[in-house]
Amino acid sequence: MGSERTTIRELARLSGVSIGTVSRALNGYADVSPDTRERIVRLAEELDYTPSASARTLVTQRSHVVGVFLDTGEGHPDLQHPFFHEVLAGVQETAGQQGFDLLLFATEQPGNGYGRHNYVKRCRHHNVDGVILMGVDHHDEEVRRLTASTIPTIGVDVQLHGGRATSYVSSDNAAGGRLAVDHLAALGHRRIATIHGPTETLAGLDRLKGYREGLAAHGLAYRDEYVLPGDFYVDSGHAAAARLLDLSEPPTAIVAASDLMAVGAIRAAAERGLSSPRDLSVIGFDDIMLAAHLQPGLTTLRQDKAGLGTAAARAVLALAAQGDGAGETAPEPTTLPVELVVRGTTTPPLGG
Amino acid sequence: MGSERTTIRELARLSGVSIGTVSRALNGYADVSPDTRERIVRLAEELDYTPSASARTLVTQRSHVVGVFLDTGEGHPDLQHPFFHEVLAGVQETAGQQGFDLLLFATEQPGNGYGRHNYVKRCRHHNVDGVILMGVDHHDEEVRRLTASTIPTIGVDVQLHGGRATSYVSSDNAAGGRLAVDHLAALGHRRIATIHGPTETLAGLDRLKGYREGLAAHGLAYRDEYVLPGDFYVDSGHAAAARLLDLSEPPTAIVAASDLMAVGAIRAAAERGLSSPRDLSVIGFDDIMLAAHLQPGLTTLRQDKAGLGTAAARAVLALAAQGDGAGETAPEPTTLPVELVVRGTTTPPLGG
DNA sequence: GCCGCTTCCGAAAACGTTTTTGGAGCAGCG
DNA sequence: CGCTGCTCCAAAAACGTTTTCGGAAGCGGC
Repeated sequence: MGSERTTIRELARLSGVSIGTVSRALNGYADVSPDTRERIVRLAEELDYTPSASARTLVTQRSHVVGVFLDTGEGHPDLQHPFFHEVLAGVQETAGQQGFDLLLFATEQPGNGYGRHNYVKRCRHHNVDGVILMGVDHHDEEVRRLTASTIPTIGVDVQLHGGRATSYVSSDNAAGGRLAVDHLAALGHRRIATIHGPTETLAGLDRLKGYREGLAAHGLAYRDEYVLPGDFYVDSGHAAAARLLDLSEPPTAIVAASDLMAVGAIRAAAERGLSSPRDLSVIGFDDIMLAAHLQPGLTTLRQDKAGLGTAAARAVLALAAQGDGAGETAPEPTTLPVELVVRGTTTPPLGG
Repeated sequence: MGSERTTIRELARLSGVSIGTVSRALNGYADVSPDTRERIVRLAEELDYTPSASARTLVTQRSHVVGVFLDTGEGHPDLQHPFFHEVLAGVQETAGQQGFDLLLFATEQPGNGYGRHNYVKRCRHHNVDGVILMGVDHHDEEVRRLTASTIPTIGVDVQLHGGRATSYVSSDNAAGGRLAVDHLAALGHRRIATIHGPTETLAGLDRLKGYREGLAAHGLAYRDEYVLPGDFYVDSGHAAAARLLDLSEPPTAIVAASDLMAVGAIRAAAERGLSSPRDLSVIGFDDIMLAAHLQPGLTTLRQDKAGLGTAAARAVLALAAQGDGAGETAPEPTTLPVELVVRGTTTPPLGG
């Protein structure tokens, strides 16, 4: 009781015009007289009229909502990684500025009735105008089906290929890898190891590639035992660094593919009585909020996380604006530069 | 072309029954014969039929979506604070298990046409079944209007009062404050300062209250100059600690109302040649992911962040389930226990 | 052979919009 | 005075569902 929604029909009745006229008046169409319009508009805000998104979406087929898939990996909901948060904040801001809200899709939930995350289905169900993918594996069959559809899709650090209405944004990960090695090599390091990310991810792959290129550029040999995988989270960095440090000829520097893994590496060193940067230089990737505040400050490759979010939002909205299928050809991927931020965890090697 | 949506009408045509029957078959109603049902169901998945959420919402008035407002304060989108992320992850998981998705509302955006974040309007517009509020000020007039409405509303660390369909979840913040002082006092500290959170927030207020109670319980005097405000973020902790440390009789221990501020405090100490815990014990609040991995590990009060998210989701869904207005009386708030996690930043005072 | 009860299904209304089509009224023009 | 062309609006279809209501079969019992 009392919560009867004010509908457009009500407005029409009260102002003595047809509902079509009310709609046109409220939506700023030309063919309605100034005073009729004003009367309607005033009445609308008097009654706190709120149009129903469902009804509108139903007829216009546009929802003003962009979907976001943040894959929840086994152990680690990516929703937990600071990187994604900051990207998400960027997405939300720019999408919001254009009047779009974000639908955060729950993934992998038993009860949701979609079966194993069926991206296309869930997008169609909610009629999202576009979708942003983060932290998902682009080899996934489901992802392929999504890109094959006409739904505008943008990956963040997910290399989406094929598909008229798909593209992706990412940092210049390879450059980051090279810069890391450059920096370390310039400091005099020769034994530079890396803890790279999962090679199914763009970030994992390209940063590793950059590392190799950096090594080559400085005439440093690529040593298999210096290249260990991680999953971007702290513990994996810790474990990998432990193995690295226990090598008969341990590295004097580690390039970690994420700040979190860098932190793990530093802790592994500390557990062995080694301190960073004195005994071990460590360089991270991301520049998460806390990186600057650690003791010592973490040297890292800064990604423009908000910028990635903004770029992703812009891209998906642009795609959505030009209408389904109208997209002649897939737009170019966006690559944002990374920046080396030298802080306290990198110095020349001890015997250097 | 080709992207013609398969509708229920199509299904009806192809299987030679009426659309009403298709609907009933798909939704598991009893009065449809087993073989008809099976035929329809098979056809549906053959054609990859996906019901339209808009159409369904329009008629049922339930959206299976819960809204989330994460207020973006001036400088700090709260979407950036790790605490909220982890809560959000919890919300998403439990909501997802019950088949609900999350609508992340953009706030304070010029272009969104809602005016200064009009919570009620935005909820009604999208017909969300309930809404979760995080990081907003419960004195806000808009918040009051929301709680006064029939929309199920749950605050996370936001003390929502009044309203049939509102409640809130939070950690036992006061207990946390007391525990912090207990721990420090037991270690022998007598000069215990605090950097508290904004007093408009539950977390800010109650942790401060706990601090005072703790002081009293140990016969320690409350000294105004030992009580400084912060905003939960690193820089404010840094600034406050700087002032504390420059006092003629500086504290030997600091209770920070967040891990981030604790980190800032430790850095401020370091800048003065003081190291934690030797010269200054620091205790945080939250137990963010990185707290365990700092050097030394941060002593802190652990909040069950995922638990808060789960509780919030459960509460809002329960409210939504019992239907608007049907709620006789506002449900009890949920309070989750906090746990003292002793790590490396707290030791007995130097001269102690 | 009628009655009543099931079981299954069709018809239709309803949800709240947008958008198209057409037409009424009026002014201006020749 | 008859046209043409505006300006403004009403009517109605459409979007894709759910749900209510009622009725057609079929069947057992008397």
